[in-house]
Amino acid sequence: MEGSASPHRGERTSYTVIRTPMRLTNYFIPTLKEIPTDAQMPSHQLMMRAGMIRPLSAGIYSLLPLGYRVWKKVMAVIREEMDAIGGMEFHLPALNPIEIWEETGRVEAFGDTMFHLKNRDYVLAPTHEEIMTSIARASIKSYKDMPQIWYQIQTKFRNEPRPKSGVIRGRQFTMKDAYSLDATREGLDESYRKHHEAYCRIYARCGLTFFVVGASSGAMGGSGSEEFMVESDAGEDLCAFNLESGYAANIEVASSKLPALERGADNPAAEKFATPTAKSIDDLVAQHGIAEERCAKSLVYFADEKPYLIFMCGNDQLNEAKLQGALGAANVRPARDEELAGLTGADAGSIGPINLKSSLPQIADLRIAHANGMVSGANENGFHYRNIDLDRDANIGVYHDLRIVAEGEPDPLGGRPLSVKKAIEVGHIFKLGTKYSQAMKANFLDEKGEEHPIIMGSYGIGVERVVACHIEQRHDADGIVWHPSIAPFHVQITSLKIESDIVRDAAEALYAALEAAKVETLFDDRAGVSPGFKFKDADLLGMPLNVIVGEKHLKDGNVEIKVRSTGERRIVPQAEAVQVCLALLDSLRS
RNA sequence: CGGAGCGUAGCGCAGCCCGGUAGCGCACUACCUUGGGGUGGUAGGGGUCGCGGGUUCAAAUCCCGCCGCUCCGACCA
Repeated sequence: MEGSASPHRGERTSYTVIRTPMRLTNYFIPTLKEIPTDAQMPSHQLMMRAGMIRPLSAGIYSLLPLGYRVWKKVMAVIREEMDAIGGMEFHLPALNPIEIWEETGRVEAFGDTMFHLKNRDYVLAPTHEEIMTSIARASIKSYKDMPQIWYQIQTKFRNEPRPKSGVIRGRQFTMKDAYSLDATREGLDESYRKHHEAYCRIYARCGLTFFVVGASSGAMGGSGSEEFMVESDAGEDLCAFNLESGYAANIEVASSKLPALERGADNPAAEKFATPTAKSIDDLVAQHGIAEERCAKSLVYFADEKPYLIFMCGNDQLNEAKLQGALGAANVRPARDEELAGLTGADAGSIGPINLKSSLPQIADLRIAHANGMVSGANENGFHYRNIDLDRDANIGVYHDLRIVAEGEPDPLGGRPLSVKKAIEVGHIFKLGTKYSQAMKANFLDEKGEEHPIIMGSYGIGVERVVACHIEQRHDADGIVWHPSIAPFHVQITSLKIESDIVRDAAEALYAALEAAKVETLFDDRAGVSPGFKFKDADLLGMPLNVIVGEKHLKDGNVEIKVRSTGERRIVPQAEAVQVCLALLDSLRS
């Protein structure tokens, strides 16, 4: 080029090829031999020990290179499946003006859970319904513009009162959230169905054993919703299900087919009796020989700051989510002790339908619908009434299913016994309807030129929960057992006594061959590290295959391939190692 | 936000009750050794004892306040 004017003056005419060497001598994987005290769950302990994450503050973690590789793989699976149902990926601001959240009333709804900036009226987005809706409002004007599926995979911020379980409940986390926009209810049903199927494929591909339960829509609003759950003792949700009938529901909405009480033919007048030391249902049963189910437990709750008297059967637990739904309230809370006396005339334990100090709207559980012969408090400390006929002596407007179901109760489909298990929510899909489009006036014109709010769905996946649940389900005493789909690397090469030229040459050749075959390989090329140490690290990191290169088998021209999940070991000729790895990985994927 | 516990070297911990030289294991550095399941040895480096105040001749240790982290509970779109 000397002497001629370069057409690319000022630009680089050559560039450096950077080939990241995935060698343990260079790669940053700070493994820990000991379990950090702060980590309780296996997934948390192993992510720390395998050098995937490090804590920065409560519920806030740095992703180290090995961990981030896994995150990116989970996100890649999600992207593929979202794109396959016609989703389009967005990148949205995490920093939001507070005004947009005021449009839907969610500044109040989120309350302290939303992070607010101190020096400007911005909030850190805990989710993105408002932002997506604002984009739709500006641009989706006709039924012809829909359906749309919009999604993003980004960091969300929630001021969790109590972060816990490692990355499972953090203050900052990665979430894929998708929003569907439809012109009709049928369109929403179809968008929802597509997401349901995509989610099943995503979790299956990530190697998770999961189940789907009917769920409450909570403060998100809307009609139908389902959660994708992974069973775990560390789970924060309870699910009731029966594997035979296929019934599965979050405890918040689960129901059972427990029969209602029968009405007795004999129906004498209600009679007051002294119960000086009976403060609970159990006391009444023990001290007065009353059948537990004949007790009408009375509770006072405030729904949107309006008091209600609630009757439950015996020791049945009130399900606050159901109460909220039955009353159509935004918030419910139990009455405080000092409020009880003012409203009823008695303290907790002596409240009932007769002689109430003030008139309260009443609501009762279906199990005691129209029952008679009941015992309940007299609204006077130390006294109860027996022979109460709820139709005659109470003023119950409506009966609703208000109970929390319990293990063993008959399921609502076939009457088979329900199991109740703890589970971690890894995804949640909602038919939002028009809650946000109405509030934000995101309207479109239909074929007739009539204006309607866009019909929306909302669909979330917690990325760190997928990773954590994967480890919860796939680990043993030695470490993680990655499924090839999201393993940070497919193969780890363990070189034993790499100081020996024979081992060094064989391991280097194998590494090059695996890389050439596009097998993601982590090469333990550390010198001066004992065999046991390398084996322990390999098991801890948990790559699906471990190729062991040592003098023992090299004498015969062989290497050893160990399958992490089964412990199976194969001695194969060096020249065949790559092909065997590919075949084994293939079989592990299915 | 209620209850409990913890904060001492990168990690795991002892020392604190009973005030007086800051210690152990692992990790790290150098050398030797070993070489198929966290080798063995020798010699080293590394600490505002979470922060602030108080008591005392003297505080990791006793007292007060604050902060951080973890667990149980409340809460959890």
